[in-house]
Amino acid sequence: MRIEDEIKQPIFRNEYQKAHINLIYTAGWLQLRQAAAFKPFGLTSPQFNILRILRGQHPLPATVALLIDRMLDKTSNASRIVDRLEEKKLVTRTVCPANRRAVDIRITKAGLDLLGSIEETGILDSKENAPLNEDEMRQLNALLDKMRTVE
Amino acid sequence: MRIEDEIKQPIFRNEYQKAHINLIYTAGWLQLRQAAAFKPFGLTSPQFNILRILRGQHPLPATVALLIDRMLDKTSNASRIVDRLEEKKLVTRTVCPANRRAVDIRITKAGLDLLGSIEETGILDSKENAPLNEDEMRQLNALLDKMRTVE
DNA sequence: TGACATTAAATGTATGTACATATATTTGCA
DNA sequence: TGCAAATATATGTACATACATTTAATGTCA
Repeated sequence: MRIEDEIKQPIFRNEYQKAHINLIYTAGWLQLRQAAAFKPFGLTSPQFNILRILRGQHPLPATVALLIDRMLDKTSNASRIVDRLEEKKLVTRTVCPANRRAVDIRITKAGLDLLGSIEETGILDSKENAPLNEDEMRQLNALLDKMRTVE
Repeated sequence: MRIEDEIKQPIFRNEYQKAHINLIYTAGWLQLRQAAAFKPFGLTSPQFNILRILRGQHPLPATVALLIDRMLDKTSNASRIVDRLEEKKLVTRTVCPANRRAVDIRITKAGLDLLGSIEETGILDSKENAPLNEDEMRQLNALLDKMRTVE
């Protein structure tokens, strides 16, 4: 469905405004789908992302600073997302011995198992039912990258 | 900057995954820019959006249901955003006489003036400094619309 | 008419985001 | 050495989101 119909606004000031709204709308749509996919596993999207970063480091630990660096939204609050994962015993937090200001965060066996079972479901392999083909996806990536080249 | 470099992840599983992350990242980037633009006026993005919808209805009132229908994120909580606008005297809330379950929400003179002064600054006319030309924006809109045609 | 479903909005709770501030540790340098 | 600046994380507050539940008013139909 075209964005005009999705939000019931037949006229936009210009194509830029339309693209802007379309982008935010489509990202929200994607995030809702993603959140729904993780929900049966008791995870939110940010929690899933942090778990994935931690698995990438495994068996080495990550610090909060590393998580922030790797996260999509740099300014979000990694500390509190780690709180939730710790409560669920999916990660551990220990003071870093080399630098006692820092905290070593590690994914647990339970965390690794959870990631594994989420991926087994194939939820993340959306490639199959994606309506865009390889070339269109490349175009989209190029347009999005170019869009951010302001300032 | 390419998304690979923005989030320091050199390799993606496939173009679909890359487009997915690129979309959410770019939407977040846009939202940050937008939020920063509204901040000097004491508004958040959702508050601005609701004010704009109310101006579109003016001088007729809108109900909460109408706001939800027009908002980008259907599931967000319009009631509480209207609370904030009411505290700032930018809107009024009165029980709808024809249906006492519903609430008539109207933008005030102060609300209209605020929208006016925001638009005077030219903040919203990003067309000038947009790196995408008319045709590229049309391509982007088409790709985004097509992306959502799953299920 | 009167019980029950439906509708419209508000409220409760958990989570996340944005931004400012606090706390603890380490570093650098006078 | 000692003290200020820098660093790493945590905490506080306001706002928004996601989803379930509540409250009040209206519709429906036996």
